[in-house]
Amino acid sequence: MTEIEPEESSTEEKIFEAAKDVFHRKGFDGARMQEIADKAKINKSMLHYYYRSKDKLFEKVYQLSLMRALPQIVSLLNKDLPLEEKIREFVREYLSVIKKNPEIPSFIIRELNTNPSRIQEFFRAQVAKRVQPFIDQVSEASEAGKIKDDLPPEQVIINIMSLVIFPFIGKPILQILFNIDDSAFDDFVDQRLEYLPDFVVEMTLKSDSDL
Amino acid sequence: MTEIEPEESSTEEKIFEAAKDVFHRKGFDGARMQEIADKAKINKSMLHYYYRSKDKLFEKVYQLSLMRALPQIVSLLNKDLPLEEKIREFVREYLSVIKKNPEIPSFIIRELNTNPSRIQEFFRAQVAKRVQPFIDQVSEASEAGKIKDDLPPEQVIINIMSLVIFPFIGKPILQILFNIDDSAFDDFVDQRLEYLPDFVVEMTLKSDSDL
DNA sequence: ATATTTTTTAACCAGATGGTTAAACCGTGC
DNA sequence: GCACGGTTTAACCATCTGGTTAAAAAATAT
Repeated sequence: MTEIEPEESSTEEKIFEAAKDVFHRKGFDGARMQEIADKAKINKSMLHYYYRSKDKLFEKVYQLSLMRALPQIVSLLNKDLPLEEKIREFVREYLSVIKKNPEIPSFIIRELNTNPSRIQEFFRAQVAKRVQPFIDQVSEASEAGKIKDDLPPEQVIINIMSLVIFPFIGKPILQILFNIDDSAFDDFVDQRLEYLPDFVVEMTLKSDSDL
Repeated sequence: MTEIEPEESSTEEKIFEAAKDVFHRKGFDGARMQEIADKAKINKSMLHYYYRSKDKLFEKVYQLSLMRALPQIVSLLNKDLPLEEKIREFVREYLSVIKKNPEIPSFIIRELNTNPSRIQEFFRAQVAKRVQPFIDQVSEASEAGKIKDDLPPEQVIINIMSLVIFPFIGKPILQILFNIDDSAFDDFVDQRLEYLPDFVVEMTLKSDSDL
């Protein structure tokens, strides 16, 4: 077997990149194998040669989308940091990572809502257990009375996720309501990167004056 | 013309209800005309008899989904109320309305992300202009220095929308992370209904001590 | 009762879609 | 040169999909 893949992307890679793009934009149901083939400039048969079926190809894309986005973020949640720092870092990290792949949140959530069975299990196995330490830490803080309004962990965590994730999902709404183009949206995200980490901490944890 | 429709729903209504259900769950691309027909227990030809095409049927469903959900909420945004009250009422109203139709946010956002062209225009025409007064009011408050951290209006409004809308979109994630079933999710929403209105106001506007 | 209009059914259709196959192509080692 | 492995192509296939049609059945009017 002769290996050594040089710079130029192989057919397999071209397919994968095209598939990623199409699946991200159209979702599983809306994606067409022919469109992926066209975009990769290869014969449709190659799709099945390298990835046996649409499902299999989708699975690869989905896994990598999750894996490319989440490890950095999630590894952070397992570190031994005080909650306040962890929240701040999480917000910062999430925004930074997703800024480079802004389609990922819509993609993941669309599929999770539209066709849960195909991906639920993978999500459960790969994400859920890694987030658990963070949930535990919030639970402790909650029991110790350190959370604003004494909210339970689910509420705290959903609030954080909402502020961090939603803007990417709601981008089209944002663009309609405020007449902003893609580059203005980037500025919008940069702005969030500046204020949101502290903002979320302040919103979540009791301040000194509350004690 | 003899009218008086009794309890039993007409074919047209049965189709519409079935279509609503299927489109909400699967999205436009994932929905099948045959599935809608089966669910409505009528012949597939009836779909085309009453609504000429899949697109037309979808449009009706989409319009009604938006219209059923939004008028109450949006009319509130045009009232002559102090910003603080308006935010409080908006949060309350949104949660109450969507609680009864929890699939609507995912549905609207999925289509807005997946196939913008089909609905963007309608959304722009029906929603954007009605929200404008609220945006203006926030802008004024922002200029008057009444907004926490002196955030610009886009940031303020997206933050509010995030906290209100995201939990419904992220329901599957929530269910995986916290192992909760549908009824526990309802409790979760009820809990939000209790604390979120005040919470959002406090997060958005400067408190007396900040002045 | 009969004519007319509306609603429903079943059979059908053209095009799209995911997938298969068999042959051609190409690089490498002999 | 030739054989051999992996790679690529074009033609093809079965099924699904949205949509049509013509005739039957029901309802309505005369």
